[in-house]
Amino acid sequence: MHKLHCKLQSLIKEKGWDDLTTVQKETFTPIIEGKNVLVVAPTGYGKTEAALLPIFNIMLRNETKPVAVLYITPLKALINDITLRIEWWTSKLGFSVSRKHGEVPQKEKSLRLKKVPHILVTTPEGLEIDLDWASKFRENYRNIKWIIIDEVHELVNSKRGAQLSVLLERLKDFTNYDFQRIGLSATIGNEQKVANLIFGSSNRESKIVKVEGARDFEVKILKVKQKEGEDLWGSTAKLVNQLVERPTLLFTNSRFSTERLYEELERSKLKNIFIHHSSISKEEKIRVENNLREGKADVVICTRTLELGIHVGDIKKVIMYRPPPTVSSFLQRLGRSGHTINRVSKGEIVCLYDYDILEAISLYELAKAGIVEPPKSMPYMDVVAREIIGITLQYGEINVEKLYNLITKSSYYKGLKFDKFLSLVKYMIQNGLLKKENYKVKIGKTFFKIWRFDKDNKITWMKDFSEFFSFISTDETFNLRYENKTIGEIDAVYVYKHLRNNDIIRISGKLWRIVNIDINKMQVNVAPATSGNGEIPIWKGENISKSSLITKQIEKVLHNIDDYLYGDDSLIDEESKNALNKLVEFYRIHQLPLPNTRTIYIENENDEIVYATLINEKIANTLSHALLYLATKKYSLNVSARSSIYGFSIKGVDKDLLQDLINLDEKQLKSLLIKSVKRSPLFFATLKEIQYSFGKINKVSSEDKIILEEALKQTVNKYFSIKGTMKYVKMIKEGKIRIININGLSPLGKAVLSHSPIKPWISDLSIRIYQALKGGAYTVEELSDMLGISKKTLELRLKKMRKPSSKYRTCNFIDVDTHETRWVLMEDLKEIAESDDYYNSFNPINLDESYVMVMRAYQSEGATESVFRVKDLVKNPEEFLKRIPYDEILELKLKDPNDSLVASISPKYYFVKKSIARFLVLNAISYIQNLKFG
DNA sequence: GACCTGCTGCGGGCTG
Repeated sequence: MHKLHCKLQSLIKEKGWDDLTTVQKETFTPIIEGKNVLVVAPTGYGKTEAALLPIFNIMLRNETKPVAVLYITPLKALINDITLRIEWWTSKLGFSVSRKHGEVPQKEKSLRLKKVPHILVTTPEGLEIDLDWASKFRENYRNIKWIIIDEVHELVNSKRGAQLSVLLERLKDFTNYDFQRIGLSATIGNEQKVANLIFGSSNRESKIVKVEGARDFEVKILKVKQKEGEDLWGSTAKLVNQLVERPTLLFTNSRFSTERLYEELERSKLKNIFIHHSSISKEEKIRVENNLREGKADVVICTRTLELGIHVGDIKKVIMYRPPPTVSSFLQRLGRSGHTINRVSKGEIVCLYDYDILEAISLYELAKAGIVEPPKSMPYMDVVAREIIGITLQYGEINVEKLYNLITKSSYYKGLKFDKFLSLVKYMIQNGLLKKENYKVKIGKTFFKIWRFDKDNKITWMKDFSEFFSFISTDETFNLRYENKTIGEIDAVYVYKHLRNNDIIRISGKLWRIVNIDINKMQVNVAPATSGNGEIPIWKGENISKSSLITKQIEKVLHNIDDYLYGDDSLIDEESKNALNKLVEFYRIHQLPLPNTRTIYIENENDEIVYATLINEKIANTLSHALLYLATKKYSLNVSARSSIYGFSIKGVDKDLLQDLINLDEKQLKSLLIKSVKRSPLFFATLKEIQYSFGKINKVSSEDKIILEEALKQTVNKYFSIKGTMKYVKMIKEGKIRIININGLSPLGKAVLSHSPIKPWISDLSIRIYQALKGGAYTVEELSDMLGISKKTLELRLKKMRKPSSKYRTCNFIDVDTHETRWVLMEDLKEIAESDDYYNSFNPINLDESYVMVMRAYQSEGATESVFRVKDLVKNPEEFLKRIPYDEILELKLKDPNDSLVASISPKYYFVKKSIARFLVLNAISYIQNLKFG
């Protein structure tokens, strides 16, 4: 080992450290030797110092010009934390450090120009700003010798990771120096891939330093026992109460559970309980963190916010309320306790349902075996587009080959073809985001249209200039409006997935009925409702997806279930054993194989067909969307579907639609899967998120191929699996996956039903009109307002929808009170006509009159006239029907041989179906009589 | 009952 500089040795003594940690020792030499190093170890193993000590060692022996070290970390809170930690060293070594993020006061930020720091701590976005925009400070970057990337596992899977990788290549080109790259990561699968992603085009030798430590932990899995007269929350709180050893971190998977558990625990004898999640104010979060560090907290109930980064002091125990969604998250949460290296992490998983126990055991086994989710990278094209802009901002003008060379140095974009890159640049020029001048590109006008410096009078699509530097999209929300007042906000994806007209929701204790959803104005109009079980739309539409490792592991756990039930290890408690015993018993009694990935159970419950099996969540999601697509296309719009790692389901059709999927050939299947993804709100949301990066301001049309293709790729990558689903269906076809019909509901089927259903979201105009009209009668003006579509377009479409060939047929009547034409769905006309709302429009005043009904047949030459008494029409509808010889009437109107006025004022109805003709005739009479006598 | 993350630089001119 290289010798530690004497100054560092004495500082280590001053710190009170006996020795360096294993990570610090193992990292020292490779860094001194100039290698790129990826350090993999749990939080709290001293990774920051592991990277910095050897760098200080070199800095002390050589003259170093600032900025020598760039320290990148994904969180502002971490920047603050780490800057203080580094300052302890630098102040004593004669170096300086400064930090830069959005909340650092302007005064502090501007200091770095006067006194350039040796070490700069910032975010990927901070580096983006400096390279693109900070023309003066940027010059100091030319001296950079080391880059440390902290929390690499957090970055690599996202657009931020792709962005950073391009930034590093830009920096390398700018400095003209192959600086040393050091990555610090929590436990992650496939370290080599992670290393490749961050080392990029560097020619240095590289080394991965991995410290196992994560495997020394104690885990106990417990199931909540629900006591009589107590709800699950109360029982959970009681159990948690028994488990707490101060200080305890109690992790949950939702902000809602955090609040709910707090409420329950507050009633217990526990004192000093705190809450920590993203909706808690910044000040409060800092207060909680301080209490935790100072040992003043008994329990902190938190979401993932406390999984990442910051130092929280000595934690005695970690309790996870319901299993976390990934092994990586499980390890991170667990690693929050027993920090000081030699102490073992202690954790407990509190389960609510039998499948929670299976997930918990699986997480434990995977973690013990050292199997963790691998990184997942993809070449996001919106990142490329923005980096092109960034580079152009940096240089003012630049030629396309140079741009291409810079970007494809990044490991994320190695495979990007020049053709594709060129068509992207052309498209950006076409949208005015770039302009071409003498074989070079410059910034175009559209850039300043989208990312604005002036903060006032912004149109909704305009963005603040600062947003240009970040790829974290703020969630879109719908305003909830009643009588021109905004009464709340709902996450857009939640609206797309779950809310439809006439649904009842509950906000701040009141019930509201959805009147309509205006996606152009991003408004949900509501009216007070008096009854119904309102759902509470508080959570974000995004769901946390479960690792596919868990699915496969559950299969293994079930295979060896007896070891868990009868073995003597103390992993799971008695209550859990009972629950698992019951689960297993169901299958044994019915002589069915235990749940596995090769058997699908088809089950039935309340008009819902459940396909229960152990399945990759993305495949389940793809299948459920495909079923929704088929169902809405062939049968009904009133359907919903669910998906999870326990299977999928469809409600509202009594056909086995999976069979329809299986019967398709490969090409048909693929095209159907793509169509169903494209119709999902997730695709829609992705489209909206990325379109501005390409300079597209208006609605994306079929000509914007680049955006459409990219949105599809990103949506699939995140939520679906086309290839996986193709393979899955093929396996069913080949009999490699068995299908078994069972009566009733299996435990697995119950698990499927415990996930909330999604409803189809339709962008097709006719279907949207259908959804808007459903249950009501509206004028073209009202509909135009509701849907944000021009009156002319709307009227044309409404007329077209009257025809028998239309799937969702409409018709119109005259509102006798206002003399306006109102449109309704043909299927709703009866109900509307019989309702009190339009009483005057369908109830003639004088029953003693007689009229002649004039009809022309649809699609034939026929025409008929028929005399009738109003009284007969009202009293004897059956008889009246017999007077209509056509199933479909092309034109329907009234006349009176004794009064020519009638023919001239009679409304005319087109494309009338026989079954509803009576109501329209009633409407015509009501209108005529209203004019005559009214 | 469904998570989390980030976000203008520079320098001129004014006030007390």
